[in-house]
Amino acid sequence: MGQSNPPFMSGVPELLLLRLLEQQEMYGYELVKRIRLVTGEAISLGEGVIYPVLHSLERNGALRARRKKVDGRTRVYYSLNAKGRKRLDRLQTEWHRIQSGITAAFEAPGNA
Amino acid sequence: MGQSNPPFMSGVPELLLLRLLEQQEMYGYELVKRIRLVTGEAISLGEGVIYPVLHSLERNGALRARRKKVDGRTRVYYSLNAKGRKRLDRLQTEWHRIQSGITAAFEAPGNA
DNA sequence: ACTATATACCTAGTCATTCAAGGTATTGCG
DNA sequence: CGCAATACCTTGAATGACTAGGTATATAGT
Repeated sequence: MGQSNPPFMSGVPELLLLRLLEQQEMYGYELVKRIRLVTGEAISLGEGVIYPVLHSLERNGALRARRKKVDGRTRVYYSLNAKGRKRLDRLQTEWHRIQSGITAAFEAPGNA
Repeated sequence: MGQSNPPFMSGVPELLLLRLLEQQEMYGYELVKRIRLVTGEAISLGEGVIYPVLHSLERNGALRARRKKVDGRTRVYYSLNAKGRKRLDRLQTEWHRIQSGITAAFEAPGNA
């Protein structure tokens, strides 16, 4: 039967990831903690969310992965490439649309 | 095993419904079209989303349902009661938390 | 009279996203 | 040595949202 479009509010984890990686390259475990920090605990995405998204973005060619060894620990650093930057743009626009849509709903008077 | 918390971004359809019903009583089919209208097409929830949410909110005691006959057509009008108003408050607060969390992430400088 | 469109309700089945909960391995601390 | 933190990962279940149907009445066109 019909396949589903992605749920209308999904892609926020992706948005957050891409946004942070746009600023500087980071590794997965770092992103998990950084998201909690940056959002003031409002959003807390576990490793079970972050890693799969990271992998799918890499497979998709939006991210570049680089293994680095630091203090005997292996980290996988991710950074945006052109495709990722485009994807970030698209998701950001979409987010604004949704956000202002909801805001509008909350400011709607008796309506027309 | 562990039961899951609801996904962190869910409850937006509910939020929209409750908000609109707070302003005036409406029926399902109306809500479908009203949401599209009010959000400027940004959000479009089908009947397959609206009706189940409406039913679950009613079962939960957040909404009151009233059958009315208009022009030979039967409509089910829903309105908020005390429990629904409380639920609206909670969802609204939660939404603001998430929204400003994401905004914060986008204004985060090089970070701390 | 027939047909199509709009209104108005509803549900079943499928899919994607998210979640909790594990598993592996290394480092550093008490 | 044991425990917590770091750092990677995956599996399986729960949940929500989507498509796609189905029923029935009214209205407008042909």
